[in-house]
Amino acid sequence: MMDFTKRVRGTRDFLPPFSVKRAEFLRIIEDTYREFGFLPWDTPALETAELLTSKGGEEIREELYIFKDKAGREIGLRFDLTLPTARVLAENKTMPLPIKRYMIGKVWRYDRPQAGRFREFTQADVDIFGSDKPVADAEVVAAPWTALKRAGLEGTVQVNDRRLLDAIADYVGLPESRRAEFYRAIDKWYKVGEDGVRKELGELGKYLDRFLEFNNGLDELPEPTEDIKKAKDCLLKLGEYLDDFGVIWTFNLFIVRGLDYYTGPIFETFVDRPTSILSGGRYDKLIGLLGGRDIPAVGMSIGVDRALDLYVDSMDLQAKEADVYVAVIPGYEGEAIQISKELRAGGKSVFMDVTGRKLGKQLADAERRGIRTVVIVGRETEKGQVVVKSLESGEQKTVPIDSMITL
RNA sequence: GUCGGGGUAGUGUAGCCUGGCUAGCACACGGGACUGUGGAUCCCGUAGCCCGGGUUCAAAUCCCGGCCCCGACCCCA
Repeated sequence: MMDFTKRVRGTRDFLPPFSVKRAEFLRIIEDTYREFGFLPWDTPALETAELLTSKGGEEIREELYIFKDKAGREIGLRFDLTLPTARVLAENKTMPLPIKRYMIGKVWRYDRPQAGRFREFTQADVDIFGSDKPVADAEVVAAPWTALKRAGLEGTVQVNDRRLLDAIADYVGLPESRRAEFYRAIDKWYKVGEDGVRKELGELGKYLDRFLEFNNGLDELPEPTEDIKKAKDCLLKLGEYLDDFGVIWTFNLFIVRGLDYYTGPIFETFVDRPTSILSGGRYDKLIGLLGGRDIPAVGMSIGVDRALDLYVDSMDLQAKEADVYVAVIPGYEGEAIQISKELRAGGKSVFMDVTGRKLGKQLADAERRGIRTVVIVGRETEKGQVVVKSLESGEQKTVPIDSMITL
């Protein structure tokens, strides 16, 4: 016997009431992005394996969904929204700059699933193309940060800069060949603390000591070299703008992020757990590497499913299925349709009963769905009236159809 | 890729160590008591031992193998 109820590993079904909250969250994000002047883009879920593997080594294939199509072409599912977008910009060489775009979509990674980590998940990106100014960095942080705040999640953005890391690495003599290893280790600071990082670093710990000389806050950061001073000034400027936007942020020398894209400021956002729900950075070289013009770019991405997985209970999201429940007495279906139509025209979302079950069942159904206002459509319609009942107070009155919208 | 913990109705669980009633309970779901008034109560109903093999008179229970889930590490563009 086949089991047709199996799901693909690491994927999820979204059902009410969770799916209602999820939709609400996505709506808040999208509205906020639009308010900041970002425009919607969409690109295919499928991309060529060539593109997907263009950054990072062969081992990156282990993290991807890649397969051959019927013609033998190697294709795969996108693992983020940045690379496909960069592909579009590399391909369309005359798009008017700057571009502020957002994209909300599913991405896939062949990771081992665990808490806050899935094989199919949703990201909500904003990116600005065509500006290398700190004000662009700040805005691209502010839009998603504000969206999270509106959803009830006030995070702290940890800010760092790749150029600062590299400038300090140059200054303290950290060999190029050991940098990836070193950065990967210090990136875990937030999670495992200094002791954990030191343990992983081993003999590289001596460089950590040198890095710690630069860890006394951004204002007091020493400037022994010109590169360090430049990176610092850039971060100070960025910080000012973040303050102007009202973003809560802090400088953190031990934020690194992935090693393949980023060339400037980098961001991770935490609420009260060591798992980032909003991250990104500046990647000025990517589009050029894909064959386009060199276009400066900076982007951020909300980990939508991760944020919901970790925080849905403390978020400020509506779970109500509709504004009004239309209960229908058998025989009055036509009237109920008309009345539902009017309610919708008045801006209400309407759940109309379609089962013809008895009234008691319909009221219980409304209750269960979290809908607190019921319009009962029955014999009163013959006098142009309906019964409007509040499930909250239990009160009800018979009113003319025209005036029901105000209730 | 490495390591741990688990799989009993839709969900959560009891039973397992110490094999043996018809596998119990709660919630949820459907129907009824109540033929036009919800949340309470009562009654009825649907529905389960992950798969395969072994031991035994007898396996949810013990043994072996497999599959799957959860979590941690690695990695996370």
